[in-house]
Amino acid sequence: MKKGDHLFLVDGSGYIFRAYHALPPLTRKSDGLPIGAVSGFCNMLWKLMQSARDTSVGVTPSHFAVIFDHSAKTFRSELYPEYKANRSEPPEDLVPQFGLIRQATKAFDLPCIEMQGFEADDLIATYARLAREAGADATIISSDKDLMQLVGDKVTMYDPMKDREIRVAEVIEKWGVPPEKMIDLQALTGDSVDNVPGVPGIGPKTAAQLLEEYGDLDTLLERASEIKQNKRRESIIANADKARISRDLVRLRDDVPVGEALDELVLQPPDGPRLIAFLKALEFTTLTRRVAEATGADAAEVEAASVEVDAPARARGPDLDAGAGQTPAGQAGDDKGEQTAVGGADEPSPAALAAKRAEAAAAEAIDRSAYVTIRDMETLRAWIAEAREAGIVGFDTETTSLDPMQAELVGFSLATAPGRAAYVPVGHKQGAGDLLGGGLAEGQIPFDEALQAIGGLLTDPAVLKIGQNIKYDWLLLYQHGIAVAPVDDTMLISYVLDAGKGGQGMDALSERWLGHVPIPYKEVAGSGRNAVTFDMVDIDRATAYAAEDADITLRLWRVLKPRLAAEGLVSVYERLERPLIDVIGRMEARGISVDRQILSRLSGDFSQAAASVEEEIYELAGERFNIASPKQLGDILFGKMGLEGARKTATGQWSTSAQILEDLAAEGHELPRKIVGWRQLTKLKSTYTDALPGFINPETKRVHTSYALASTSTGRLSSSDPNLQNIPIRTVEGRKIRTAFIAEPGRKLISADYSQIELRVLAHIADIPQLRQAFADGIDIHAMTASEMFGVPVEGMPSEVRRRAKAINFGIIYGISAFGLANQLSIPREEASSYIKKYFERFPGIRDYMDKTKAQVRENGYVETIFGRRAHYPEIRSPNPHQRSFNERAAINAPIQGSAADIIRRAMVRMEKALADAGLDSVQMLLQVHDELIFEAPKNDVAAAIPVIRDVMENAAMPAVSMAVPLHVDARAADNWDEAH
DNA sequence: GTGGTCTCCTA
DNA sequence: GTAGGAGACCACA
Repeated sequence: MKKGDHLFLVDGSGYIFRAYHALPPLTRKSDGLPIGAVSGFCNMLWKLMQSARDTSVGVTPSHFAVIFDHSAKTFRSELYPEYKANRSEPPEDLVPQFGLIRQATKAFDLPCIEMQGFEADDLIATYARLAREAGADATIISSDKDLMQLVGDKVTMYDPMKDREIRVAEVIEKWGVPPEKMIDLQALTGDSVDNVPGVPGIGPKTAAQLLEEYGDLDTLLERASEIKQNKRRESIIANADKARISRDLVRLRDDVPVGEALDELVLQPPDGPRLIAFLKALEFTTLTRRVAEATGADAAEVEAASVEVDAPARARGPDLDAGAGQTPAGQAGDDKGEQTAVGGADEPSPAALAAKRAEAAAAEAIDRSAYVTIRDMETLRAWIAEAREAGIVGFDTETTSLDPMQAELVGFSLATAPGRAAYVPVGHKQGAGDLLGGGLAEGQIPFDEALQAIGGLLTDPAVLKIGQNIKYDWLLLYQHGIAVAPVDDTMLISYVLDAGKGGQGMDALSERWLGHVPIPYKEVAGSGRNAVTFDMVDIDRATAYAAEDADITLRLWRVLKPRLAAEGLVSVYERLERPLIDVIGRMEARGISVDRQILSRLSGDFSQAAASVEEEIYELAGERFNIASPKQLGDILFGKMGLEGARKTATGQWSTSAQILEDLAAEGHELPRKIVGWRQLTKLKSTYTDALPGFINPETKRVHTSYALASTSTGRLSSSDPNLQNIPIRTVEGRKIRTAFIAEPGRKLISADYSQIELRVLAHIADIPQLRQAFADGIDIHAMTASEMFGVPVEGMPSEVRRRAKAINFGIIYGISAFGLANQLSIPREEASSYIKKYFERFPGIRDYMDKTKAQVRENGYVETIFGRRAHYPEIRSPNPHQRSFNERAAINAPIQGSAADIIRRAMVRMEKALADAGLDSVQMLLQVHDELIFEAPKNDVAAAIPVIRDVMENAAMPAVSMAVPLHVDARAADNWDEAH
């Protein structure tokens, strides 16, 4: 070996475990032999070897070896008997793959190296050293942190799964120390997997910090007494020996007397037929074809090799495709006896009817083998005709992303009757699971043709499309110019029926109503770092998964839809839920414009400010530490500095909440004040200015949040990815972020928000004369409350008095407790109690409302908004008083918060038509923030739009409910959200 | 990587 | 005292 040569060292043992956990667990040969890890391994080897031929790729191996662990027993066990002693037996379906992977290595004609007494890592270290000394380069194919100590000038690592190189910079980025300090770092942190003890309480971050300060482990241990933090110092002193042993365990030996010389590792061109024989035996068809193409061998000529399996082979039988651990028929049968009561058989007759449907659905087994894959237009047309005939169709799409604004359609599924479902693949890629990806897989209808055909059905007014969270599918198809209608949504139906009784996700609903566990998405497409997009999923597996979803959706609809009528909830669904699907869909599709420059400038400002505060903090603390760690911070404040007024959190940690820190600051302590400032700056930076630009859609250049219609117990929407319902407003610094939300040139943002909507709802529901009067007269409601309670005239009222009344008003809405009010106002509990007592004396209707609500929720298990939406509290009868009180407060709040939520939902449903009727089609509703709607409008339309918007919002409760108090809306327009609000 | 904890942003 | 989502840290596998 000489300069310019390049040695590839594959960490075979590491790869096996990683691939096993990375790849979908059900990858099996047709006879049930588990081969997922072997498959990944072969693909990787092939790809790496191919890079040797493709000289356009920077790195090309001239030498190549695959290294394995020989057995668990190595010299390390003698150093420390517990080393790796906690290792459990490998999973049974992994065991046969160990031998297969060695056989695979040989089939590739690659050296397969292992040695008794040493780990693969030691062999790798040794070969890396030999290569380095020969002037050659080495690349270690692994991402194991244990190998990072070897990284240097001539030695790099390559993570084959993430396709990422790991060099010195990457090690520093990940661990905070250069490769040569990795040994010391690991000596401190230990490794729970391998049973390397390390020093308890020292994690990677702390370890890196210590090594930066003291240089190396020996120095650190010598000077441990200088460490300021009590706990840390004591732990390090007490565990110095463990640290030293750990260092010996993690340090790799690069002097192993290796058998094969470097020159024996020269990479040979693959022996096509031999390799093909092996690949055929394992049924790796794609790779077989690829190897045949590359080597010029004729795969058809080659006979599959006989492959020996050396351990408890076929783990669980071959029928796993039907779903691991799921036996649909048996399950449904077993559960039948217990499930007959589901749906409330003892309720009045319409409900009993619905319950009967539920019972039938649960008893009907789900048989995936009947699902059809539609691969030609003729079949598709037949299914579409069938759906038209039925008038209803369960529908679902499969895509490449959870974000419907970025997702690409991969296929869609239809269900026309329970058990009768089909999947139409249109965008599956060839060579699923392979590292190289080909074009489209064969046997799919061309995308445009399929879309054209299905578009007719999806927009056919005579066919009801039933989806689970169909807003997603609606949005996706909306990008393709298809506005799906009419629709029903099982998630929303369930939400109307059972909000508060558990999730409305399809898996939960299927289990609850059908007694069936659907194929988990993870099992089809993997999860975590090894997740693949759906277009890479094998079409047969995709069919089982996707058709099942459409089937289940249709079955759920048959169970749930009748319950709406039976339980008197049709109008809630029809007026507050169903119409919102496309309204919200359009809002999400529009998105909002966010100015990248403003955010980036703010990010810089925050960063600089935080850095300078950081220095002051270290100065005041007398040491450097991780300010973001509540644990470390608590130790500094209450341990080292011994500040008074410490409180503990639920888990016994020092609390370092802003409340506590501000109390300390008020006593004249400088450090807590600085911490609060630092927290604010870093919060604004990380959560907003740094994160938001990443949500700017590359196509539309706008930010598209996602609204969840069925995620809250009260009827509110929630917003995520990004959450645009919590953009800062309270502080000057925070408000700056709002200036980045802007209108397009020539347009304005209009913000319209309800004033005091929840207190108005309360005044209406509880029928409080003084509150009604005050709202009718447009009086300051908190001042009025204060005046009633404390007898202070509204004129010239001290702001502190008003502040207390305001807190009480909010407390009422939240289901007041003396404890909570005392906390909020920082007053003694007794004082808070007397306020509440006083409040109830002045406003007896409030107490009546609260008592009535508590009785109602206890009796029925749910409460209702003024529009009849229900919020369920199944835990209300909990024997745990904490639980019970919590549920009572939530139940008191729900009708208030929920009615307000219903009102703005009604406004949103009516808004588009009202604007269109006024000739304001180009005024677009963009966002909802609970009591506020944000619009974007051409400058010239603003003046006309505001009265229309106000009118719709202020009259949104009518005619269903005639409010006893007027609703009031403030609206304003400006170039950005800060000024418009 | 996942999940729990703590903290903090909104209405 | 109500309703949410999210980032950082840290222990666990």
